[in-house]
Amino acid sequence: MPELPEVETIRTVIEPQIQGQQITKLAVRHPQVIAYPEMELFHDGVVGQTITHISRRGKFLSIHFETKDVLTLHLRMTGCLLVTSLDYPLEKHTHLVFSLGDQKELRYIDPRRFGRFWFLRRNEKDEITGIHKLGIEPFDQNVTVEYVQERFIKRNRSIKECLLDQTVLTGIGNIYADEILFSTGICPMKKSQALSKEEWQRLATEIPQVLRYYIEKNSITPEEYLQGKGKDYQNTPFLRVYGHHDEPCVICGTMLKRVVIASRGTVYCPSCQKESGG
DNA sequence: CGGCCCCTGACG
DNA sequence: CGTCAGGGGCCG
Repeated sequence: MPELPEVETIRTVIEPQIQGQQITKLAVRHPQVIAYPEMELFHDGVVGQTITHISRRGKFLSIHFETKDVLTLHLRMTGCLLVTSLDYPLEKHTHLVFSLGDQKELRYIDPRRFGRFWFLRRNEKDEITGIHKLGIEPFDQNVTVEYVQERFIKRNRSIKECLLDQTVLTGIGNIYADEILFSTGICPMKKSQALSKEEWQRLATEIPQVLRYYIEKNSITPEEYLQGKGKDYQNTPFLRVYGHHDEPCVICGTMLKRVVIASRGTVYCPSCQKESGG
């Protein structure tokens, strides 16, 4: 489920709770979430490691160890991380349990089991997680009108599809693609080559701003996070189009419309986001 | 590119 | 019961 803002929240909440902790034990309850068949390599690689920090790249998280070895993960649709006490009831679909030195556990829960974990040694070149294929972060200084225009324009591709391309900008998923397009007043079906210079400029400006706004709206305490079992996102009430089809547009009151683009549900305002506009 | 796959749960 | 879901990889 999570896109960049939610993954950033998870990083912010989890990091201080596991920083400096040693992984004393690992229970693999469902090996499918480990991205390769050599279970022993994963298990033995992780156990005994001491955590220094967590970093985020797009929708990936990396748990770094003192040895400089790294545990990288992607939550995909339904993955979530929880730090719990030992006696906290085991959630259904808990696949990995990392025992930490301070009588706590880091748990990975994922009903659909689409999420994946990789363990990489410090000198191992990462060519397996997919991080090497990612484009730049939306907050990168290089997100300029020139960059987005040059890299996003693909013949016969709608701008909505372009925004979902992780090899150009990383971290935008279906929700925030719709929110960004609403903020810029661009119709999601509009072909990338038909966008005006002004529209590209609005995209370059709005992409980091919209994502930052939803990261802020998502701030949560560790207690609240655990209460929501890592699944409640505080920023959902602030979404303006996603999930609001057949409701009036907050700007103009026109009924928001739902269409399917590249087999992804897409919500937009037919009045604020006209295909002919620019 | 589209289409299919990986899965479970929520909802109509 | 069928359909859909905020993800991405792979295959032809």
